[in-house]
Amino acid sequence: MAARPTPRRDRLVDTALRLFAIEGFHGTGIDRILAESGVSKMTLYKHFPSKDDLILAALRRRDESYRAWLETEVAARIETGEHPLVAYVHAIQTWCDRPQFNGCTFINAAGEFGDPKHPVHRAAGEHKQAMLAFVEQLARDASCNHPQEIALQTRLLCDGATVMKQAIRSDRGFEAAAEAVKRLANIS
Amino acid sequence: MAARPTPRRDRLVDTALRLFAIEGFHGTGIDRILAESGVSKMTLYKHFPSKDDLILAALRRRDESYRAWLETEVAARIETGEHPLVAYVHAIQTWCDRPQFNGCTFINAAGEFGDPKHPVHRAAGEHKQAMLAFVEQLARDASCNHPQEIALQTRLLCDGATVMKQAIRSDRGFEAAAEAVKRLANIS
DNA sequence: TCCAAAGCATACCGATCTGTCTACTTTTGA
DNA sequence: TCAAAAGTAGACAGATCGGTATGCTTTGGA
Repeated sequence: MAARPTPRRDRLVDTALRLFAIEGFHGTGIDRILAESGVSKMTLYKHFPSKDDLILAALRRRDESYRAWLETEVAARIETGEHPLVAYVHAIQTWCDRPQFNGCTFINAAGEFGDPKHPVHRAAGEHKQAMLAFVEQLARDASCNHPQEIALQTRLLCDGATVMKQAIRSDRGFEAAAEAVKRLANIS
Repeated sequence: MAARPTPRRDRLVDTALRLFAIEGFHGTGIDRILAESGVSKMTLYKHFPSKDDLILAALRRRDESYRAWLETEVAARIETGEHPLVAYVHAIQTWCDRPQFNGCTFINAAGEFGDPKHPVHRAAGEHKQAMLAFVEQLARDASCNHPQEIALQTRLLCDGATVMKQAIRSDRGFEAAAEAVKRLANIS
């Protein structure tokens, strides 16, 4: 019945992800997703038992594709001589320059699903944990002095800059974040 | 008709604010707000032309009460000898320790109302701007070297720590943020 | 070739959504 | 005292919500 790989399933998830960013999770109706993806309602419910499952699938997809993109982007920047942590900040900044950008999908998800036990809220938390682990590895690779603390601070600065970009559409946050990371990690 | 000051109006706004934090703005129905505040529907619509207006009023109230609380809290901490910027970080941390806390109301609002021209999104942006101005003044009062940049970095760290507290319920973010601020501003 | 899986349209369900209307009651201040 | 202001309950409207049921068409692989 509900096959795992698929063609239309992808369209559903992609469309949902796009609409969720603009209108929010609760603000986006199933019918809207169906209309814009050109998929029938029965097909949706053949792949996902409920809307919440579609949301979870969308978050999972976002997590995977984002992480894949990020690793490539950061690696490419390190290749050109950028310090790994600075490369990370610049990569996030690049990500946030997408036209449809409206903040971090996971922060938005945690905001709409406030109950810490709700699967969507947990998914957001797990993503943030994974991001922190990723940056910690970067800090260790770069032989930073206190990799765990500098990684955490880098993460805070990036989430803050992402929020600033979302709220007032300014890149000043990322510029200040990059400078802060350089000072905190004794770079250049 | 729609008087400005009021008794029941306050209950409506307070209840809405509490529910919005848990269920989100779109996820919270008018009827739920009415039931929990014990106010009739007609009274609501006598005070607010629409739900969006109630949301805007709630954000306005949050902005005002939060700012009043913050100024008092920061002043009290400065009184005890804390550096103004560190006092700010600790004040935010205290704010985020409220049991009903679910992230920054304005970040959540911007997430649900993605259109930058939407009044709710704008209100979120204006709040963030005002917060930045507040911290810039603190930095100037403390005779920091580059008050504008250090203020911005402090703001990024605090928003990042707020997000971390929301997503994984950890205070580690605030501790790391306070340390970062001390280093960036050459404190102690 | 042919069958099963996948996808389709469409109507429908009950619940809930924001918002309106009418008509009655309480409060309050000049 | 008495009239205006504020509040009440409750029915109602039309739209939309998430989700289900039925029955038809397309498609792909053995």
